[in-house]
Amino acid sequence: MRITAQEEYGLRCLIQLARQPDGQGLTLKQIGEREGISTANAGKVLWLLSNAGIVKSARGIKGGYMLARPPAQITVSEIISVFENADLEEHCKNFSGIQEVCIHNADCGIRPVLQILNETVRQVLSQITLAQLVHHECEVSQRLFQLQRAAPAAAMSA
Amino acid sequence: MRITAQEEYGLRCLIQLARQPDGQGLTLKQIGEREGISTANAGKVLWLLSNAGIVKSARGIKGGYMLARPPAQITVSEIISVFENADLEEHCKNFSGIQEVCIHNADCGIRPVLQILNETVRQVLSQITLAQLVHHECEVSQRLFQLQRAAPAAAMSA
DNA sequence: TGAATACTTTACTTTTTCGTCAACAATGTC
DNA sequence: GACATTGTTGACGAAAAAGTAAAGTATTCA
Repeated sequence: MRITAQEEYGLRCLIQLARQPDGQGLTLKQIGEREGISTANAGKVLWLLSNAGIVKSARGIKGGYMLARPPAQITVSEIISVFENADLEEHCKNFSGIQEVCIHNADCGIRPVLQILNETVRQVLSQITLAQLVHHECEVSQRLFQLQRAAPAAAMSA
Repeated sequence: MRITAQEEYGLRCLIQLARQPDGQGLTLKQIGEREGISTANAGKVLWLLSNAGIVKSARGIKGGYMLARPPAQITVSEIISVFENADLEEHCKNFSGIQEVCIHNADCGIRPVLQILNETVRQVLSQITLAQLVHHECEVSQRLFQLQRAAPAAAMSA
């Protein structure tokens, strides 16, 4: 169970944008510098986020990237899902081993586990917005703990 | 956010072992056949599980693998952790971009998110044992849903 | 209108992960 | 004790992910 590089960098770039004063954006170069990644790589990540409608871009000399919505309206769940292949069928196509299709295609004891896992993760991350992540670590930590305690993840109730 | 190949295959191989009658094991060849993966690959996975003390192995002509404990005493959480690098510091070492160390090493808004995520996932998966996964998919699904509803993941209470 | 800036898009290179192979070591059987 | 069987281990090759490069397109400003 791991976070991919794109997910990590995507989240970080968005936090940078969320820290900007209202109406001000950042260029790829600036984002790259602030996150310690190359401009090219930042470009790739932001392009995906742009396609997903999470950021909007402007070309030209006054161009750059801005959040498409206020940070409080962008959830971490939404961000992560931009980069992932959340489809369960897709999962079963991989992991087919040396067979053409997964040997458990018809009846799989693991699929329910993955379902619960996906639901749980989605549920937890959908409660966390970008706005909550722009502060210092200790503060973010405190707030998230509170959030988590107030609304425990009853993932499967949906 | 993804499950790695080793985690998937590890889980599947263990379910096969859990389905065996008490006291009977399976050889690598048998496990590979039943899971549609190569013997070599099964060998690698089972070796890791053996190191972790989840299965025990026997060489020679009567050899093979067996669960080291009853299936009801082996949690999915424990299995997954065999294959993953659950350390948060390790996470920060990767994702350092073009820098030597991550630019947010001292103060990172993402770390709390990962903490909560890890805790939650661990908590959910620690409630699921191998014994619950040996049945048919629909049955497994039903039981896990019940479990989840009965004990929602109040992950951060620990 | 032309030059500078900055995003866009595709192709390529590098790195990491995954899977395989082959030689080795241990166990049981005849 | 020789042989067949089975797990162990490390090295290698293939596949996927990550990151880079470069050519292209849109925008602004002089």
